[in-house]
Amino acid sequence: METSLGNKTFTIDLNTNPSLHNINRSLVPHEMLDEELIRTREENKKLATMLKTLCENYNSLQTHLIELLQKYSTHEDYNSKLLFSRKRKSEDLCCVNNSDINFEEASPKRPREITTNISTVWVKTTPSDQTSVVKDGYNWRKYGQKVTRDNPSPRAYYKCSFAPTCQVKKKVQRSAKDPSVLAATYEGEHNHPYPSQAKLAVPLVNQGVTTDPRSLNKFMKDINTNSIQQHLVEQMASSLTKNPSFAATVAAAISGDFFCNMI
DNA sequence: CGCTTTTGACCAGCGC
DNA sequence: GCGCTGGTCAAAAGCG
Repeated sequence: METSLGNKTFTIDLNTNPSLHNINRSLVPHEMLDEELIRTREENKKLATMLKTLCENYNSLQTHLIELLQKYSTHEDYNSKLLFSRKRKSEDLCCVNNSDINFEEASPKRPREITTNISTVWVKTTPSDQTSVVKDGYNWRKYGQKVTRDNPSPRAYYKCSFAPTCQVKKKVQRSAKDPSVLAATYEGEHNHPYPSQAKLAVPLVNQGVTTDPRSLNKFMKDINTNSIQQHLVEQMASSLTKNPSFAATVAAAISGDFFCNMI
């Protein structure tokens, strides 16, 4: 299998050997079992190597996908209107620039807020999913909800609850254009380690997330068609189904305690 | 019982 | 100054 995205080429070798399944029927059952056990172990090793390669290539593709999505950001300007529509000019500016901002003046009645690292992610959800939850691995406590003027869907306000001193806030609202898309705006920087690293990497891409705040129009096209994701899935599926021994190999691997060998 | 969510009230910024 | 709007607070309700 060969997938080419831009100037990067990824190769996944799924060349399992069908002949491994041809059991020498002239042997007595005991020898047969020994021979098959050895074969199974060899296949397990092969599959482990294949899976490792697959994961590495997937990670490379994922990295490349994020790079592509970030490239869109230099040409698009969308979400500042959606999430910071008209009030608080200083915050609008903050969002448009998408960079570190320290407010020069604070409200006389409220403690001065230092808002840094504002970023927005867009999450494609299933039409049946009516919740406003963006699973990013952090723990959030909801402290408010508002219906905004330019969007019928309510905007939910969250604070990071993983660490008491963490001041990171998150706003989640469904897109007015496509209700199946959730927009999550993060303000601030977590001052604690990521609570569950394993939960983050794959789901973000699988859900169709861009870390870029100004790339909705182009990214929405990708979301709607799932073009990039679908391309990858189709390539992988095609590669797998073309290999006649794949199903048998997987079955043999599972029955041979494949996952124990992986660990 | 403690934590989270809900929701109405309050406050501040902005435009007119 | 007034009204509109977004953001936050805090008491009540819900939940495990």
